[in-house]
Amino acid sequence: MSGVGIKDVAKLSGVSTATVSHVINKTRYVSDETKRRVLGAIENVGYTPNIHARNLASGRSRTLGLIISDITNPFFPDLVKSIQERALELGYDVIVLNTNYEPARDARYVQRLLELRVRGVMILTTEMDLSVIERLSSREIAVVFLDIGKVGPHTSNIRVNYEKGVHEAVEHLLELGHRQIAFISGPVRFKSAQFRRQAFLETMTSHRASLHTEPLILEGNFKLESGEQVVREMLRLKSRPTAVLAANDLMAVGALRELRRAGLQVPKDVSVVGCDDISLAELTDPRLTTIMIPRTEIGTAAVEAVLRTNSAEGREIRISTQLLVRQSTDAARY
Amino acid sequence: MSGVGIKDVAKLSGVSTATVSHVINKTRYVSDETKRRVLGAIENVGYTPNIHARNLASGRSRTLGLIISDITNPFFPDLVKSIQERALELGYDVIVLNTNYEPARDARYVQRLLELRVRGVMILTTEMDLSVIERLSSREIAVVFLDIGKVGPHTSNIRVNYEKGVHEAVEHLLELGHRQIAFISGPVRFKSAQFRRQAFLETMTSHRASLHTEPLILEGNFKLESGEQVVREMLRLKSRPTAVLAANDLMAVGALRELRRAGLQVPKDVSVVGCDDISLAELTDPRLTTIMIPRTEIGTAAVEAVLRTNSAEGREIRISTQLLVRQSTDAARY
DNA sequence: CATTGCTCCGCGAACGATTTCCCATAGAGT
DNA sequence: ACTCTATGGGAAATCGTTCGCGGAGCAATG
Repeated sequence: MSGVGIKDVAKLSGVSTATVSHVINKTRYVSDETKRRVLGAIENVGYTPNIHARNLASGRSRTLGLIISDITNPFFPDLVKSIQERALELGYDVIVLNTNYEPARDARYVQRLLELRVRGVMILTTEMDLSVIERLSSREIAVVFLDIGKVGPHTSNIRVNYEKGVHEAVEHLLELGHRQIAFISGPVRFKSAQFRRQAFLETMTSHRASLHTEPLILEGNFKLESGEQVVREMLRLKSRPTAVLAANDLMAVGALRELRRAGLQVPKDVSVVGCDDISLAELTDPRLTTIMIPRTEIGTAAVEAVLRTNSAEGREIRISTQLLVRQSTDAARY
Repeated sequence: MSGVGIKDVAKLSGVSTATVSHVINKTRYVSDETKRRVLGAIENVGYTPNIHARNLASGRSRTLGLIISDITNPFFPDLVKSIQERALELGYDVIVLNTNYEPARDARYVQRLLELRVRGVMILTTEMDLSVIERLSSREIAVVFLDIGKVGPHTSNIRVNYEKGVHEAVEHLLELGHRQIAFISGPVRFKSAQFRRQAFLETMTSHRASLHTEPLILEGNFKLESGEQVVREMLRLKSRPTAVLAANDLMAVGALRELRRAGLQVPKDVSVVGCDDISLAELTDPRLTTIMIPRTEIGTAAVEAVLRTNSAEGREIRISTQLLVRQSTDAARY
């Protein structure tokens, strides 16, 4: 198609194709003089290496697969961005695939990635048919998960340490005098929802002494509306919590809205804490106090992990979280 | 690497590799019986075609390039999503590249896409060094732009028809009794900003009769803060506009906040209209009236255009916009 | 002078498909 | 009986690289 290949370069610079290849890839010593000539010829004929031929011949590829559930979910763009950034730095291309929360797509996508002979796959979605993974690791392709937990041959896992952030959040609320804290959980079928809920429960029990009651847990579905709905229920309770900790920012924003709608002021009457630190969290009024999940760091770690996970055993990478105090939390009011 | 190739399939099913290839690609008639055997064998040995070999041999590729400025910009995720969706339906993969507003990256990215022998490239960023495009079209690679306007051999353009939406917005405001409408423009160096501004000016002049004054145009930079800043200036004017039309939603949201901060109520005291219809526009209080740009449609159109733009001359595709009336506009108050 | 060790580079066989010819068989038309 | 056309399928060239082997030239060593 493009017509010009390594052969043309070789001919023009009076060397063999092998030498040209080696100059391009710096894969063995070539005298400066020759190198110059080759580089010149490349420039001259407007040569562009053919990646497909390269991959075919070398058996490797410099492409990574990235499977996420939905780029439209505000959690992902940052993640995708940092992943691409890091991958590009390391000379890799990334193919991004949205499952759109339809597990049925997994199989097709994986097949596709297999055909592309990707070097590794990052699976950053909460639900994934584990049998599909089989196909990858049986072909010795590195896999990195986020919060799924499975670690084994060719598969690593990034484990977000929610405990720290949640702990900080609860402490923060306790210091502000809150004694009744409600937790809005995500659907328990998600690992990440479980982790967050668990972290909350543990922190609460460790503070049992200073608390009035059993921890209150309400279940949402990670969407904004469910935050509203859950808060509506909560407000019907006889003894209302004075603080709400939501498992993600979207639900926290929903809580914010519903509280305002009910005539309550945040943070004067009720304090609200979110989780994720999506950009929306800074745009609310009041600005949302939230547990930040370092997405950029996760992205970088994911790329590095997938490239490091060769034939060896996978490993578990831990990423910490941190409370970001903004304006939606204040002293409890009695 | 993966070990099993077309040869194994051929052997197992007792036919030649040619036939296997033809079965897979449906590229010539094969008897049902043979087809069955081949398909069975493929299943049996767990064969996965090697895309690189395929591309090398056929000279084509089923990959598209997508260059955007920043996936983190709320305008893009929907676009990327619909592009990937459509591309996948048509059997293409997409490589997404963020320029991060650094034009310096363009050259590297284009080189990369060239090496990948992509079938076409969609450039959905506002700034792009046109010389870089040269390299693509000189290699006969289809290019599709968004709002850049250049159409030529191998390059098409998607032109968003801002006029319609802007027209509707202005009419809407006029009907509500507004006679002083301010426009918050984007930086004029962006084509898309120019188009929007132009559309505003034209609509306003066509209504000159019913208006008190010359149209007021303020310049922002498309970011939220600039919306706030510009409104702050605006409020110092002796004769304050009663309505604001912003060139994008982010600035409109900024306007919303600044107005509230100044003690003005939207829409009672001032009406605000945005442009884009990003998801944030539905989360504001009041929900933002805005000019919707059909991003999903643009994505689909982009993919189809880039695939249709072969050796022929490119074409211009027009996409319309539409006013979405929500809660941030109301009758003018005197 | 033979041997060894560098440095520098060419030859040609893969890599795993696609694709262009070409061949065989069978039924139909004359 | 003979040529034609359709139908079904094979052999081998080809795509543009990578890479293992091997080899030539030359200086240093013993």
